Amino acid sequence: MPNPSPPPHPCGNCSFYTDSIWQPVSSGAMSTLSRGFTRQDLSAGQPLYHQDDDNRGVYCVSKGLIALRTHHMDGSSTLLRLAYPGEIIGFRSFLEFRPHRTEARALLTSRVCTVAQRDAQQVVQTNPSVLTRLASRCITEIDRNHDRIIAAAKTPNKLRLVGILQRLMTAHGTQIDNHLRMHLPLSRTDLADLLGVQTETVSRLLKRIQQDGTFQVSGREFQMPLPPPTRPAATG
Amino acid sequence: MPNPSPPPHPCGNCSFYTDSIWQPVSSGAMSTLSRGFTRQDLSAGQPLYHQDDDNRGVYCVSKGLIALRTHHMDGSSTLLRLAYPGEIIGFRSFLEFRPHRTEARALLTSRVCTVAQRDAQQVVQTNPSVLTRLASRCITEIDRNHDRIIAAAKTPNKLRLVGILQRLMTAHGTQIDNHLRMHLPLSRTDLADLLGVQTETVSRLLKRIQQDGTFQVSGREFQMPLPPPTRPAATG
DNA sequence: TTTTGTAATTGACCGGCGTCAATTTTTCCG
DNA sequence: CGGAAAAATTGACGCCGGTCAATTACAAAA
Repeated sequence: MPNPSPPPHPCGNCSFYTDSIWQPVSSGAMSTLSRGFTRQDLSAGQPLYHQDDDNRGVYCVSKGLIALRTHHMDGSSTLLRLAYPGEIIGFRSFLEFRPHRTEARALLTSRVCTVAQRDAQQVVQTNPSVLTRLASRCITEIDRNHDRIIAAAKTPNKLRLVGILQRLMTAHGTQIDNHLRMHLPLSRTDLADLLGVQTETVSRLLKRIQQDGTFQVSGREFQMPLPPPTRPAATG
Repeated sequence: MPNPSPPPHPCGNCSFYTDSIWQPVSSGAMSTLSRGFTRQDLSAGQPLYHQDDDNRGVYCVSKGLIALRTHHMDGSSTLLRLAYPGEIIGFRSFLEFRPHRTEARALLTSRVCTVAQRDAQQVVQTNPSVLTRLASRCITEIDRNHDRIIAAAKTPNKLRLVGILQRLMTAHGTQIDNHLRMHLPLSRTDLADLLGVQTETVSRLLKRIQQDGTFQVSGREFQMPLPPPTRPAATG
């Protein structure tokens, strides 16, 4: 029989109900989820977990922006992923029963929903469809990494930077007149760790981008002309 | 009940029985697998499937070397993965019911084992442990891509090239005296598509690598000193 | 063998980026 | 406010790699 509207849930506006790996699920698993479910609010800069931490569950970004970063032995680091609202993080260590290979840290005031490891494992083992959807997220991640590898080989750094900024603007910018304005949540170092270049290069790239008229840049304040109302496509 | 030794199987020496995503599996699924199972031998240069082809199953590299490559609109291409014996390919399009995003082509005389799509789907849907192992392969792929992204950002091209060659030598080289010798199955263009550089750069990198004494290079014939089998007394 | 097309190498030139250093701007506390 | 620390920018310089062009090596076909 058709489902009535789902009951209210502590996750608030996260994708737990709408675009979730957990839904639909058996009623027994549903109660397990409700039991193991928590949510937390992070202020900008606050870590969700650290590199080499043991997995504690599966996380879903509900609001804000989470950066996944690996630290290298030489002290440098690489920003491997920006997780936007609706995205799942921590699934690698969850599925493999291994420590996190990255640290997760909020770049904006963020909300994260968690299903504790024990409960998540139970649900996954009793509801194969959840595993299917988790695998689907893995493949999305593979595709994104492939895109990034291709872009690193084929796309000039200036264009790659523009792409990153445009995505951030679209997700977290505020519309003013026919412009998008944003306080960039990433430092120049973050951008450098994302592009695989040095901070000085980021400065020069931003200068050139601004001279091209693509953006107005002032410190961490960014503004870009809003393209004519484009319909956001469902597929990424 | 303890398993007796597994029955013989057309896959020959591939990892179907030893390190396989399919094993262990219910006896009903076992017969499904045997039915949908095929193997094929590819000569160097022969394609296994093409970009945008519909998925026809899950493949396992049994012998040889398979290159996964995406072709770009400008006519260039990127070599996204080298699949060595024991590795699974085609799982992305299989799990997502989508066309292949890469072409798969043998670089050496190779043997590939296939489980046809319909049968593989049936087994996956009735044996969640298979899905778990497929997800594990996905995560391995994610980790490798992360390593590649990090290497592209942090490791000089010369060292990246050395790493690629060493892996190829170890897997497909033949030992002569205390050296490893190999006929490189990749063209300079292939190496360039793997590193994200131009063929001329590959030539210059190889020259420098040879001058360093790391390799002897002559056309596609490579030779490298075999690292001494870990022995405590090193210095004379 | 010779021919012919492809692959590979080499050289010249130049732009982009890493590096080091100096300066300016921003941030954060007192 | 003011002052220190951190972040960001700018300049100078050299190397690496892209690009174009020319040459050489190789491999398949006649």
